[in-house]
Amino acid sequence: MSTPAPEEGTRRGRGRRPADEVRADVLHTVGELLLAEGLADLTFERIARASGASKTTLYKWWPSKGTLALDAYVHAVEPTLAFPDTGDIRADLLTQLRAFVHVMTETRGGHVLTELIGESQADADLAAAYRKLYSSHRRRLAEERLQRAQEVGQISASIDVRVLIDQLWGAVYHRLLIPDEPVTDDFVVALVTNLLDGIGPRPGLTPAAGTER
Amino acid sequence: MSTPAPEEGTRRGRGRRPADEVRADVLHTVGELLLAEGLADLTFERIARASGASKTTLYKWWPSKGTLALDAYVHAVEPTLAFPDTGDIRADLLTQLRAFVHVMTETRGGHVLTELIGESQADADLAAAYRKLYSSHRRRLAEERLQRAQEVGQISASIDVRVLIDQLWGAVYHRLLIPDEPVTDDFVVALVTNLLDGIGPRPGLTPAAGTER
Amino acid sequence: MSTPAPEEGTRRGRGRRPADEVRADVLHTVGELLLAEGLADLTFERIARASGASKTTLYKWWPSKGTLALDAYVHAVEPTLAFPDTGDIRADLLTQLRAFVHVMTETRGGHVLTELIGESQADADLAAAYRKLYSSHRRRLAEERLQRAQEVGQISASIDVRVLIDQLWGAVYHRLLIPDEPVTDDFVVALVTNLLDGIGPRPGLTPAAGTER
Amino acid sequence: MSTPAPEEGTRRGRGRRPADEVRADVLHTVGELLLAEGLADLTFERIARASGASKTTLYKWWPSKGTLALDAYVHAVEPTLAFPDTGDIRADLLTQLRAFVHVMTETRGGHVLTELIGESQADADLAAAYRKLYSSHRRRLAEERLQRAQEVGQISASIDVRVLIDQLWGAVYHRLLIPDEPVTDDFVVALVTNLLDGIGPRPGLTPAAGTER
DNA sequence: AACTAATCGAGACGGTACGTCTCGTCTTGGC
DNA sequence: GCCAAGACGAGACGTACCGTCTCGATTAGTT
Repeated sequence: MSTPAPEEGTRRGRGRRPADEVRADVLHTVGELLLAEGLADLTFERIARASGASKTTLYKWWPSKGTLALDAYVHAVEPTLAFPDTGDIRADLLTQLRAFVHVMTETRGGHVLTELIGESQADADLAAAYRKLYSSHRRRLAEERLQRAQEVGQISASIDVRVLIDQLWGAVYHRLLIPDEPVTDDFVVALVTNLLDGIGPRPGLTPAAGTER
Repeated sequence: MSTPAPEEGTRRGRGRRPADEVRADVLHTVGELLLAEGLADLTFERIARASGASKTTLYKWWPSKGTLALDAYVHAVEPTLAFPDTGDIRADLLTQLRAFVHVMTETRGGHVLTELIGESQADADLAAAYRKLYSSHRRRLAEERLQRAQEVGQISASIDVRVLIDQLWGAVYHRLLIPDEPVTDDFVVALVTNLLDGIGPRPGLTPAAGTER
Repeated sequence: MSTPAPEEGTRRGRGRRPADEVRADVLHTVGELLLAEGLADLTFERIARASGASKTTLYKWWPSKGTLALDAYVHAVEPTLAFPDTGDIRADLLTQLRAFVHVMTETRGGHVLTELIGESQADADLAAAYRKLYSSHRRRLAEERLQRAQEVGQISASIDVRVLIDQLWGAVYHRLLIPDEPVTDDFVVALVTNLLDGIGPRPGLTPAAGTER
Repeated sequence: MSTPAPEEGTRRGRGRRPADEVRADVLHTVGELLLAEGLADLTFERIARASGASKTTLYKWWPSKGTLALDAYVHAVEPTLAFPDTGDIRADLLTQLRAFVHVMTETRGGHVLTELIGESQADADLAAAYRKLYSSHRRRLAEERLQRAQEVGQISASIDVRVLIDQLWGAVYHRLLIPDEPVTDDFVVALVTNLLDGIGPRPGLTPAAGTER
């Protein structure tokens, strides 16, 4: 009989619980709070109350509410956006950008993500974690796809493909974070067209002109 | 004889002061606090102590610390970036973007601005004020310059020039807000080149070769 | 109509309340908590919850829970023990000591007082307040009565009456604070008798002996 | 060789140690902490860190920090005050009281003792342990000496000598615990004189005079 | 000599209180 | 009337300690 007899009741007591169990509880709770109320109303105090974990434990693992929220977002909320490769870079960029825009504008996770970016402006820990856990990974996926397009000649060899990421996804983030203009499908199409074709007057279409350079 | 002599020091007492004087004191104080410590450590409480205004007065004029900070930023900090028009859109975009990047990366005001954008993700009042006082104005200036370029044929007529703003300045904001990659001069040059020339293989320049390499 | 219409409910809001009203609420609440549960279980947190005052307010006025408890004890609990003067110092001491012992052993205030003395061993603020608000006052009353007895020849002129206070009330406190022996009426009687008559062999009763000096 | 070489340092590891060794370490550590910082800043947490024992072990042997502190005080700090017997009770009381006062006012152990008495007002375990380990023992020593004085006629047979202990040592504790008045040598002398000789007018010495002055 | 059972250290856990800070509301008392 | 000064209720902050517990490592008694 290695099991100690639990004399009276199933009272859990205050002692230690397995760390993984606690972590899972916390991340699940924070995920729900984030989707329900956003990052602004999230506090360590409420997380502790709602998750059953103590503040001590929360502070032990996460340096700020932002890093905790990011952790919960990545583990519980984030839909992993696949990056297609059909061989046609124009079509694949459109597909991926449309999927990204859909998540950011039609799901509650989109607002959480912009709040995390906002919070990271004042929280260096969060900024570092965000880059490590999220953005650099996404950036690398895009970079790899663009490099393959470059290798097969769909993108000029002289181009630094990393800049394209800022001119495509970065442009979308710009309209999400500073919403002077809406994020429409026309906008997404224009992003890709402008870059692939250029915005100068069509060379060959106006043979006599040749304004540039 | 029981009245304490008020002659020592500039101790102001509690009576009413002209509204404009108070406003000016507050905005000046907040401007200094912003540059010295950023938006994160700014509070109504500290502003009241440092400026001599009472919290009552602050709440009467500004709904949140973000809107107050923005007000101070616009009135006291922001260097107004002129938008050049030499007739050459490529050169003018480079000039403007370089000036913008300089302010954002080399002055302390740059960090304040990204903090304001961050704060606005959780403060609807600030988001609205930011668009009204700052971004829509800047956007219109750029839009007008781009439209003039379009009218003289430097930009194809089929282009929605508002999208270009997101692909130029928006791309810079992207690297400022999510600093996976640095904001270099090469980056700025690439932004303009990519858009004006397009990133696809150069059509017509190498008729026999086809795709590069 | 100077009265603002209280639109919905009688919700008090969060604004300022008159200081005296708050103080009275707090002292009343602490008085009840003290008598019900003693000083050990008293915390600022519970006082704030029970009294409706905020912790900020409590810390503004009282440096520690001990000083607050003492304040409440003096204002709300302490029965002022009169000091009789019938002309007979032996009888008056007995009367006063018996009243004192009654309060300390038969009422709940007695335990509060010993807890306050205990707490004051580790709280210099409380120790100072205790002397200022309580013990030095009580001491002076006793001292005055004893001096009058000295002036009418009931106590020898060579005696420092302040020492007597320690040998009477101090002896009682000793049995209250370190309860090896009970505080009985016989004990009280013996305190007075021992001092007034001395404990040496009775001079005059054994004319031939004269052991001492 | 996966076993780490244990030769460097005296790093103990986590295995079981002899109980007596652990107890001695703990009591030694607590004794030092007590003298250095007093009882107020003593916690189980710090004792565990400083002594190398785990909290589990501490809680197994001592129910509260007070009882542990008392244990350490008695075993490590307390100078055993001898009780002299020269045959002259007046001289012996003075000797013992002076030695006692010296320890209480001139050594750091004095403050520890008053803190222990203070703590015992809110800790029944400590109060019981204090009586058992310390005060009742000291009381018995004094009682025995006083009884011998009574047997040889230096103290009247009708006196309950236990009361004298409260009127001598208790009076000193009173001034230590509630320091309205200082504990001077005059005070100590007066304690003994007042009791042995009484404080009333000297009977038989000035038969014609009556009351003084 | 190997095995078992106890007991140790280390320290995470759920709680609770600490003392401080800021929020947004409200009262008081000059001006 | 409007203002400063700042007290107020509310509640989050990050830390410390409480007393309970899990986990391995080590050792003392049994086999």
